[in-house]
Amino acid sequence: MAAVTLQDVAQRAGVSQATASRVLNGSSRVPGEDVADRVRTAARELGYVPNAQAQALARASTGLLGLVVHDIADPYFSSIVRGAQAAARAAAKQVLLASTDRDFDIERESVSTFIAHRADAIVLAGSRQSGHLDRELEAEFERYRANGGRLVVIGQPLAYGGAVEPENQAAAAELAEALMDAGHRQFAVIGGPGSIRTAVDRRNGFVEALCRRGLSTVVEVSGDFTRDGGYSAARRLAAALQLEPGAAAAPVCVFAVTDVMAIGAIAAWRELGLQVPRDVCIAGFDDIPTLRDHTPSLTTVALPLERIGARAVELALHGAGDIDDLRERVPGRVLLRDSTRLD
Amino acid sequence: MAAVTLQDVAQRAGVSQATASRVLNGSSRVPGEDVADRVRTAARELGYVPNAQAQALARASTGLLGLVVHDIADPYFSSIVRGAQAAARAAAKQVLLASTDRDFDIERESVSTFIAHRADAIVLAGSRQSGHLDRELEAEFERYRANGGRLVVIGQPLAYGGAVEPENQAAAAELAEALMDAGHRQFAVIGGPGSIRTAVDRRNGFVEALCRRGLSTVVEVSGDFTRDGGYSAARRLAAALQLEPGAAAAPVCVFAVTDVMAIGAIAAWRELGLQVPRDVCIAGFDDIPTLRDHTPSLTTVALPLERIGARAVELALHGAGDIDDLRERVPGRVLLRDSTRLD
DNA sequence: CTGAAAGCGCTTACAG
DNA sequence: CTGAAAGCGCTTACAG
Repeated sequence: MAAVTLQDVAQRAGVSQATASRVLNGSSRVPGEDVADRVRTAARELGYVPNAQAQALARASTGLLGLVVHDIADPYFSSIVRGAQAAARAAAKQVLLASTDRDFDIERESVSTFIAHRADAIVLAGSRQSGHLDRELEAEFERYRANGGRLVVIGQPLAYGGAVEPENQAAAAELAEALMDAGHRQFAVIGGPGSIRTAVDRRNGFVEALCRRGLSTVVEVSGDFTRDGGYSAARRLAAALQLEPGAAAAPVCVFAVTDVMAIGAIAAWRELGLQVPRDVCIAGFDDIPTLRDHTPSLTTVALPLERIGARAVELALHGAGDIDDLRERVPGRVLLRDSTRLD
Repeated sequence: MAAVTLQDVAQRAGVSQATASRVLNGSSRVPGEDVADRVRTAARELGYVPNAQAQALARASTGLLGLVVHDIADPYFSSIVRGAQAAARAAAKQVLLASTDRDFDIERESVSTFIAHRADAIVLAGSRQSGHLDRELEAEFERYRANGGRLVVIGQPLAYGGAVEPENQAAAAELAEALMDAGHRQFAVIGGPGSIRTAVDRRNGFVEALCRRGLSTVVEVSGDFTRDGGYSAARRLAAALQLEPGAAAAPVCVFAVTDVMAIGAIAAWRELGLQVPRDVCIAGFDDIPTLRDHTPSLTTVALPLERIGARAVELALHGAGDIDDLRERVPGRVLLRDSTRLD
């Protein structure tokens, strides 16, 4: 990668390397217009491209932003990344992306690499067990932070670093309220893995809201945080409730903790001949764009995913201030639609 | 970012910097076990993390892979990125991601930055006008390549660089064949922007296959490469064909060049009271995961998106050989489903 | 096997 | 305003 160097440019322009550096980058010490012109011309003619690695080494900052997500192909995360990417561009930062497949080793490894690359900030999207990182990761972050690195989490806050928190619990509670207001009285839940905080929060918010009005769930099942997880959980649920086509007087209303799981559930029920919302109702969470045209339209909670991603990056980059104090809560918005319609 | 340095480690271990460097990285010159142990211990105790920037400067390579996509929130691209990410990890490379919103200036800017960061390779996903980059981009790539940078495009090949080509045209033709075999005789097309090669190829492949059997499209409309583009195009199509609920003896079969557009089209028709496949049939392209449970199930062409992303990275990283010769074609697979069912 | 030293390509006090 | 020089943190021939 033997490219044109600053030295080459300086030589051709007949100035020192220092001068060339000053005109080519926004230094406060501005050389005379004539000299500057010569340098710019030389740079253009030679096709000079500054070596960001060398700049990073000489300066304090790399202009890199590390972004860790569980699964980039999951629309939840890709929306977050889209927002993060836009905010990074606005701040002239480059995004280093890691998609971990929810593997903790890969996650740790990715973070290490980001630190090795001296990313100016790291954004961690996707919640983990009870807000705790494992020891090694924690130790790395400790040093990272000591060296001026900034950390922002999307989800529940860690012991240090900023956080953008979707109000999963509160929003799930609102959803429950809305459903009860709509006349529902029988509820069930399709939850996610107990190790995923987001899943737990949503489930808890929903169930507690029911409790407050003296109701409780008829049954709860859970599965992976995926379409297939929703599918298999829904089969178990159907068996547990002995759901049958056309049999229900008042359909049970099921809350699946993500839209993607809800879609899997509907698919499972369809195979059993069950219709939504006639035989069973369902609500999801996330308001995934590609699912907005689903039939029946899915009752869900909209989270401003792109804005969440963008805010996380802004907090991470917003130079001044103690980052540990940067906590932002983002509310969800309940969308009542056909999948929970009572005739 | 004043972190622990190699020098610190060397000092603590009582060896030279060179020795420390050799034990901490897989050098061929392996120091004695005792010395090595001392160094490793010192590194661990100090929490040493190598500075990738400095390493990149000293070595020839940065370990960075630049990946450019049109829109990371589009499931088409996020699937590609997932595959690319996995392949990059397998090769111990870090992914630098840019999502350009289909803006050519942003794209050019992103590529420049990747080059500035001395990415070892760049993968460009998402086709552009007639296989030509604009002059500036082209000139940059020229130099990039001259300096040992490797370029791989997903889509139609450029004048240089490797390419992974989804066989859009051939697959669209197969789709047309399959639909004709299924008994369809009346066809229409919802195309994409004329500037997007992928859209054009799919449209052409489909229409030419019809021609070969003496058929032609009743009407063609086009729109943006998005859900809304499909939606509005579908409204125009409905007007042009004077589609009415329950009126059609044999429904027209519409080919939308992407699944996402097809979904928008179905939504538009639904609002007009038109049912799929009773009043109008539709087929898409891409086999987007979140749409697999759509009702009615969508006839489409499956493209192994993750594999495409992974292969692009593999070609880009596969050190030896002239990269310009690396061309790989990836076939699609036709999936006939309910949305084109004839009763 | 180990070390002293040059070099990777920039930036930035420090002088002039 | 401009330049010589040190320094950012590593790697790697070149000697020993």
